[in-house]
Amino acid sequence: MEKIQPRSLYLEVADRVRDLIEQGALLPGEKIAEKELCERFGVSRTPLREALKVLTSEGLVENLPNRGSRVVRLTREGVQNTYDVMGALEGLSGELACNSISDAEIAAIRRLHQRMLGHYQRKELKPYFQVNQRIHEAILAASRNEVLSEMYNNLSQRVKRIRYSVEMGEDNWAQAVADHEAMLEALEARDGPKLGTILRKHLRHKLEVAAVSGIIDD
Amino acid sequence: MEKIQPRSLYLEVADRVRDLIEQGALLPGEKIAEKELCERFGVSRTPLREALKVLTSEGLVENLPNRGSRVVRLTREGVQNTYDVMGALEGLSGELACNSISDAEIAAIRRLHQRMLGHYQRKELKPYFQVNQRIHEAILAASRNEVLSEMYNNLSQRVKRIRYSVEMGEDNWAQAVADHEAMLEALEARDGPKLGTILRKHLRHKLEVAAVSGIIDD
DNA sequence: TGAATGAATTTTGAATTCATAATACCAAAA
DNA sequence: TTTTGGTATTATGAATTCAAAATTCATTCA
Repeated sequence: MEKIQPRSLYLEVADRVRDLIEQGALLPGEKIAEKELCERFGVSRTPLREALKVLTSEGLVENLPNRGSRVVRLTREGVQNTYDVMGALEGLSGELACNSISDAEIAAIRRLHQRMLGHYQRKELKPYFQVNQRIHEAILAASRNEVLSEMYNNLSQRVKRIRYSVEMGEDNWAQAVADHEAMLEALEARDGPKLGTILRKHLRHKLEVAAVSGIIDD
Repeated sequence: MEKIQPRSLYLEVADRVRDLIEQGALLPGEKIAEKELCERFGVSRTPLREALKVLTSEGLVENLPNRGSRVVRLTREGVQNTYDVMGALEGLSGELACNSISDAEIAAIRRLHQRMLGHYQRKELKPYFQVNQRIHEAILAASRNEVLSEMYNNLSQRVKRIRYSVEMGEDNWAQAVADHEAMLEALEARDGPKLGTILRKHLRHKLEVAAVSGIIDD
């Protein structure tokens, strides 16, 4: 028997608006028309406005008093800052994961890794990123730290709307794959500090990739 | 000429409620009576409820559908998790700070450090913690990363309501002071990786201290 | 005595209303 | 043509209202 989960309307609305931002249906800098979204979702302004305030405190939306809400613009500096923090959090997740990860979890990550290698060899960018993200999520889950997951997911959400270019440099990509190879080794050896170090460095290359995308404003 | 800052009512209310929680006027696990707070602040339920939703997404309050809001309880595990993440963030702040901190900023931190040593020698616990926090804030500011500051301040807020016991172990305290001494050296040498390592380890001892306080629930 | 039932009350969630601030529009003057 | 001033329109912020859910409390029955 499954437990029924009563969810507040404003949370539902927040999810929907978050999706719109992630999908690019609401663009950075764009003004959010309350009336239009209310009609679209079939709710009144109250829950929508509550949702927008949540998204504001999540850093996805900004609230100009008496002038409504807009989607925050990504600047190069902001993205760099975000990646730096994500790197630190990933580093911690690696260290912690080694303390308590099960053999089964490691095996699952190894399988994901092999799939990712396949996508790399066939130059399938999008599937590559999807599997890549699942690996990082698996390590995060193994760190058994809810606060860490919450923070990481928040930051991750902020930069998710960056669309990585297919032009991703061959050498960057090769480096990323090499990083992942080293990660797996450290994880299988349950060497927390080493895994942490690799992960902290791993995100450094992402920004160069992001820069070629059109979404960042400067 | 100073820029005028129009602030929304809900943000003002959020600040006030945040203070109430930090000061212990609203206790962990306590139900938040909307009506009472509205009367206290002289506002209607709309901005109060918006504020509560912001505090929920900040992790200070929880929202049970149709049953209102309560102040979240601190568990030992939750506090440990929070400190772990704060340690990682402080580590990053140290690394970054060394890249761009000015001589004047280092000198200011050195002065704070000397003041802190005085409080330590005279066993003035509360002033010690206050100066201590200002040192960490100064390093954070020197890291020039807004995202990092935002994340750190959020986590810091969550554990601020822990009242540290005067019974803080002499050896823990001595260790903390020794950590700070090493921090200053690394900072003055602008050795980012070293400062990062020290800071990442520095928070480990805090939990033992927190545990003796009454606020944590388990 | 105490558990169960059901009405009365309170509280919450969400829509609506109302006041005010911002914006758009248009005419007149430089 | 480009400003300036003023009005109309719209959007936003916050209070109020209304419906639904939870809670309280009295009453019944085992």
